[in-house]
Amino acid sequence: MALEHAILVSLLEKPGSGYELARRFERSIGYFWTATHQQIYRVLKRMEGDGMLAVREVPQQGRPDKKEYSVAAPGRAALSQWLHEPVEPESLRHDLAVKIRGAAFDDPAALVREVERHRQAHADRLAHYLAGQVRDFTGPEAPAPLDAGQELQHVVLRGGIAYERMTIAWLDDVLATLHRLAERPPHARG
Amino acid sequence: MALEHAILVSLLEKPGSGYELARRFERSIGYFWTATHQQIYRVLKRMEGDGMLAVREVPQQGRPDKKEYSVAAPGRAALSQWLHEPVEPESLRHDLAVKIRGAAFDDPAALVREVERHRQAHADRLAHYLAGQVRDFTGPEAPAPLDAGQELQHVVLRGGIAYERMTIAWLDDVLATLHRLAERPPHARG
DNA sequence: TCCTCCTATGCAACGAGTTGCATAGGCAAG
DNA sequence: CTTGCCTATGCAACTCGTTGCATAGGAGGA
Repeated sequence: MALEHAILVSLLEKPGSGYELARRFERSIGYFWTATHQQIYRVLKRMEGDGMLAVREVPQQGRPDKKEYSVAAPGRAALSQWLHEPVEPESLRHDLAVKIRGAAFDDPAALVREVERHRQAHADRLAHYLAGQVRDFTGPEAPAPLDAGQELQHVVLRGGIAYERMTIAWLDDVLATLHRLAERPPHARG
Repeated sequence: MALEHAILVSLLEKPGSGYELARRFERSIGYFWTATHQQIYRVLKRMEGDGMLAVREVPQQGRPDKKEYSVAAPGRAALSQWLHEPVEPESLRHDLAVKIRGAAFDDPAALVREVERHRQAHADRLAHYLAGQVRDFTGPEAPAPLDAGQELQHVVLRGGIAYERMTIAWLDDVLATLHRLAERPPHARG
């Protein structure tokens, strides 16, 4: 399971509380692995019990105290072992593709709005990634030269950017197809 | 949950047994939604109990009898309703990206083989999709003109093709980055 | 003959992921 | 002063997904 490993990587990059991890999983790490706070708290507790993580109670002012987690030696070893094992190339899980095929048994034109909504969401994500790229890697505020960790974070971000661009282009293809089908004379429809 | 809906779409395209569905989920529908036979049998049973599907025992010769499922009226209504509801744009779940970021705390060069393996898997899938595209949609054996259902299947397949091409290009980027890091003098490493 | 693979269906156990809810102090807007 | 949002942690119930195993007849090769 990769949630444990994603947490190890994130805590090696910077120790933090369950709450902070949950926020990182809404951006950064979350670009390619999502998790809710409930899931994170549960796994943190288990990993602490397994000795993979160390905890430190941090009192705070004006806000609740937090438990700051960091990676212990066994956690680092577990991550290292996983890095040296092969993982399966993952498959897509794409609701929208199911809907598109399902539209053949319903009204294809009714999908246009839904597809446009998805296109907008992906365009927003792309803009967000591009801003992050300038801020952290290519802009004047970015460190230069980048260290190995930053180079690796950058190449992952480039993957996210490529994914969003590809998806937007495909959704345009989908929209063009839906419009073409809508303009067909009824006798030519499936 | 989209497995139910993927099953409805697949059974509308063509009725079949749990076993046949499982095979379709290894290709076709499975390009963008995966499921094992255990999962499929369990969901088929539940959907039958809910009245979404009709079953017919089909005796066979030289092989075990099968239960052929087809979509009943309530199933069709449930699919239609889902098609008219918005779904969330999905997020990626990418083990390999977690590994790449984790490599900063291990040996980046050790990842090269793993990335090459993934590249090969994606190249194989791409070749498979392209062959299917020629066979079913663009080649001399393909029906012409395509009906609406086939047009929609084709645009979904084009999405799969675009995804694999993008992924291969990104993995080449990853490999180039890993090689660049390996050639750095040690003092410049993170 | 034995071994393996293919069709075909299924149970049991577990781990992963989602949804809803609860607590509790501080802060800011109306 | 109440309403709602932010930080911070967590439980409970449920569904989804994976893994291992079981059954059983037929086909084909060593």
